[in-house]
Amino acid sequence: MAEAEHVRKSRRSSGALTLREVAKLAGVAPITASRALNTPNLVSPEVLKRVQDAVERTGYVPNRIAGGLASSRSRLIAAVVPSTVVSVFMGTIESLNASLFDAGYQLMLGQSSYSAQREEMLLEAIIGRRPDGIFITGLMPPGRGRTRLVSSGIPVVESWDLTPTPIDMLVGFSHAAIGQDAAKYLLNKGYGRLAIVRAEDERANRRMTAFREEIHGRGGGEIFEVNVGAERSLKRGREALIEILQIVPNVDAVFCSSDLLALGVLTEARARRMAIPEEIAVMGFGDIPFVSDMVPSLTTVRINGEQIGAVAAQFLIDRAENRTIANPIVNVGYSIIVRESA
Amino acid sequence: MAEAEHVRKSRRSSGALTLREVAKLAGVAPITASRALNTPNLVSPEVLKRVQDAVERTGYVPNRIAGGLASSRSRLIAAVVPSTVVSVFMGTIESLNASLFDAGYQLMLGQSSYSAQREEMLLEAIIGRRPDGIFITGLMPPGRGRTRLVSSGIPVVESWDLTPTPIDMLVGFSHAAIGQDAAKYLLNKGYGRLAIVRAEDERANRRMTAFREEIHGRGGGEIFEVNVGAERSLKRGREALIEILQIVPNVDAVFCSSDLLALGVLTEARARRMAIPEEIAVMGFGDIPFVSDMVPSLTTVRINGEQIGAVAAQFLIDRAENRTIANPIVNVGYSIIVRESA
DNA sequence: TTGAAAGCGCTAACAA
DNA sequence: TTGTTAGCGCTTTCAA
Repeated sequence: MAEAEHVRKSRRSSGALTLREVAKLAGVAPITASRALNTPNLVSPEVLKRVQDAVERTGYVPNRIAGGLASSRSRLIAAVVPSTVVSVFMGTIESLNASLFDAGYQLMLGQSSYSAQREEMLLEAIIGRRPDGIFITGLMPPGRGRTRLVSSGIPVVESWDLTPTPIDMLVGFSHAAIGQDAAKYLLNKGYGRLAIVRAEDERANRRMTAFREEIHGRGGGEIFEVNVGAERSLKRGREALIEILQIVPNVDAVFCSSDLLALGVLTEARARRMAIPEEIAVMGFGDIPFVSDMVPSLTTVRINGEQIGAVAAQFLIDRAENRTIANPIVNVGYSIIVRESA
Repeated sequence: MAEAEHVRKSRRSSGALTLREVAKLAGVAPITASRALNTPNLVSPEVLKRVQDAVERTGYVPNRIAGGLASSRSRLIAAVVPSTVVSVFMGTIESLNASLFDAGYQLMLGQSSYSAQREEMLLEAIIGRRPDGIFITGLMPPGRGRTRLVSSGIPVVESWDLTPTPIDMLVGFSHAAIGQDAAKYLLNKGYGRLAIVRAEDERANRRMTAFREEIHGRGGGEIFEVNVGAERSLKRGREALIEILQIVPNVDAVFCSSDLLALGVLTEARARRMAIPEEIAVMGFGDIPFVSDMVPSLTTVRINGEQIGAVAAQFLIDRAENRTIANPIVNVGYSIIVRESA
């Protein structure tokens, strides 16, 4: 007892107020103060009040790092997003973050990169924090990273895609179905001289392959394709249309792998005074917020990104709190939004 | 010794591999293994190799939560961003995150909200994690929150604005100067019947006030203003122009508080077949990536958001590592990007 | 260069 | 309902 008095403030202390001091002020043991803060219904009203008063007076904020270590629950969720500034994923991340925050979790952001070495470092950094869950935009490709993730035992939600063999949980939709439906839609509208403008991207790949197959299955003709690589910019969309018109001057519809590319095609078509959608129709993907109000408005495929974030958050929270999830694979679907451009 | 053997795996253990086990494999004490990982130059080459081999064989990933608690350095940086999906701040956050990651720090994302109560909770959540630094997009208004932040002693970078009295560090630019320069630019170009379209936002406020003052100081006429509230959408920009034309049919230039609003004005003007910039000029703010390639391209104000993120990261890292910062207030400036719309 | 001891601030487990 | 004890997995401190 006297010993404890002597130690007081060791040289190692961070200096911030601790639960121990708050408990002393309230005249209870540290664990009781802990209960008052975390499970108030396990504590008598008087004690609860004394602890709350002490917290109020001192401005004490519990150290969640220490709590996390003691309970082996960090209340941290990591999200891995591709590094692209104006991204279709932002809505998902915002909604994920909002849902997590409401449940007392914090979001850690990791940007996936194209270098395998940095990818490895990112995974190390994430696993090192012992998050209670990991959200991945996209699917985790087979390889070292995936193996590590699996063996870490951390709950994982993959997203924005579908596969019969996810690492763990999955919230997504079928890119092949989108490609098929887009093909059907354009054929039904009477378009026949088709072109594709796409970025180099695994998911865009699948949409476009399904698009082609559907067209060919229905006796459609050749489809000219421009691959813009990694740069999904409006500018590249404009350039792509120029390229298309050189090869297929009478093209009548263009299916694009992103709204920004579609906007580029649309911009170039307008600059050339082509009638839209009579002379040329354009279809995008993503339904970014403002394409509905442009002239002409863009026909596109809408994904409910907020829903993906919300469902993923619920999955991760349920798993963190040891609840079982009836069906850990959810298909949120998509919708073709018909507007003026096609 | 025998005792230690008996304990082995307590019921509390998280089950993951620990430094202790890796050290045992390498035949050294835990602290030596720790040194091999953190300060390899303080360890003999042979020992270093033995530890590295053990890590390699086992796939050990150090628990940074435990490390953070022991060293009172979390290597976590918190960023507070306003919750708006397509935001001009994304470039800043990406660059902040990239710089932090390269230096071994992780970014925690917090969305600021308009409810004071949630704002309070966000601050609790952040301080509870004991981050080594906090990045705030914007300035922290005076009040309880600001006081808590100051008394937490955590290094803070405010951003995207200027003030003589930041909490701590600051990386931003002058909104008043932008308003002034925009006014000068439009007057010099010969425009005289001006209108403003703006969101309800403290910083937009300052730009617009300075804009007005500059115009009036130079003998300019009345300026009609449409305040769109919180909704910075293209659609609201279109509606704003309709409103303006009803009151000021001969308006010849519109200064907007964001590119998306400007795009809306532009869209509506084109829909009405108004000549741009002869009949009506439009100026935005933000230079979001694709406005350079639209027809007409948008004249706007460009902020180097990536630079803000990079400088802020350096500030926070320097402070976390106890380096002094010569000048903790940086003005990154801005540039007026002249394009076709004005 | 290496190690033993003693925490960091909190909570699980058990006891009263 | 409250408290005691013993960690969580790491790093600081001090000694060898």
